[in-house]
Amino acid sequence: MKSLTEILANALSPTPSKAGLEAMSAVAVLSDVPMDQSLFAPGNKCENFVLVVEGQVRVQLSTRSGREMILFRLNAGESCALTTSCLLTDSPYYAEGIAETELKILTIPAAAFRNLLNDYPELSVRLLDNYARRIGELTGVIDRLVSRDLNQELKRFLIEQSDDDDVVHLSHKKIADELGSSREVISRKLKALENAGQVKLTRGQVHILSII
Amino acid sequence: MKSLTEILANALSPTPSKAGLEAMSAVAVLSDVPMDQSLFAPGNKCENFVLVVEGQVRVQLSTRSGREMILFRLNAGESCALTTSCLLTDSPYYAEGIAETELKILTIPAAAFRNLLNDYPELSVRLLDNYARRIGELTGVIDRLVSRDLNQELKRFLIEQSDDDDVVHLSHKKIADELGSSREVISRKLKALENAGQVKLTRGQVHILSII
DNA sequence: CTAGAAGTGTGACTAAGTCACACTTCATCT
DNA sequence: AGATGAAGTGTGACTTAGTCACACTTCTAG
Repeated sequence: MKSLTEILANALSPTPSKAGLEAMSAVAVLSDVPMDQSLFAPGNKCENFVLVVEGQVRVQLSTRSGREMILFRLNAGESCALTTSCLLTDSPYYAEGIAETELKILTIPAAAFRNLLNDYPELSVRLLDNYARRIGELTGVIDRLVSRDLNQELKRFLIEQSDDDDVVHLSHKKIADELGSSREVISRKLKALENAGQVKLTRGQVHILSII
Repeated sequence: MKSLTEILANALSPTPSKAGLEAMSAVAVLSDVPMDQSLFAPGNKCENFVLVVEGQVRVQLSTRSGREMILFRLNAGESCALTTSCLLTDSPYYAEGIAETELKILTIPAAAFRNLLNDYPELSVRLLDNYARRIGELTGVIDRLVSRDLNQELKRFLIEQSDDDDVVHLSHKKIADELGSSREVISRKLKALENAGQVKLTRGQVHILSII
């Protein structure tokens, strides 16, 4: 079993100073999270800095009507930009974070984290890099939303998600969530593709038949 | 006239180390930008870190059909998160930055900026704070886009923008841009409000008559 | 006083989201 | 095997927003 310091050194490259690393691991707590558990929800106060050590987290918004909009995903070694944002601006979460797999996460209490950043500014370089990527992703989401061609997006998504046998193993609802659309709309579009002979639909599966 | 170091110290609080400040001002260039000039456009490579010293910058996306979506605005003392993002991930701009007023800006060549961050990590703390805010703003934009109630947004916007005489001095097109909608849609909604007796429309102005 | 630019009005159409409800498939419990 | 509830799917009817096309109006500069 790796020590906290080792895990941190691994996750935070370029590696910060030894002193910073040790100060960090002194206040960090490693814990397990079961799949599908919510890590944070809109309105929650942000109590901890979170770093994903193992697994994947999905960060999403939802509308009253049950539509979901996925903002981005966090993978091993990544911290949640939203968490850091809420921490630093002291505002509540406005999105939801859900464990897509079992997780190992590392948490640092908000106050301790603020002190760390103060005392060891080099820690922020790594966060900055992470932010840079998220900003790009969020802008991409906005771009897709404002000039939406759902047919194109759907086709691209199906191809991207299809396995070696050209089958996509996702329910219409899941597909709708990934594209930020609604189940009915996706059902209709898929049905139209089926009628055009381009896909074959079975429960929980979309079989791609021809170039779509 | 203030020196570069003073301007920087002023813009970057909490102030970084003296050494960092001096290294920064050694490579920084101060320049003027006329109103309405584009600072960067989609596809451009990011050549410089940019800090707004005076004035305001509007950062927006546009669709083929001429619709605009404003992402956020930069004010004096703020650096452009998009610029830093593009710089750090070495990707082209995907949005446009436009001077909404005359500007004084401070630029640092990309390579020099990367070196600075490396050598003086404490500089990144201030950027981090800026990022944190942008992330919040971008998420807000997405939130508004996915659960859009344009009537509500329009009314809120009109009230917010009205002067002491309850008049909004903006063309329908400008209003549409602020709300990420299209001119025709806004024209129609305004006309509906006028028919309901809630506003009075004249060229370039919306006069709010009653509680809307 | 006139041409062009900027602003506005409106009909016709399309894409997407919402609401309501029926039907089908699957897992599992007894 | 049969019952039952949950998850997944199909579809009509409707609403909102965006797009396209084009006419009309107001303003401004020469």
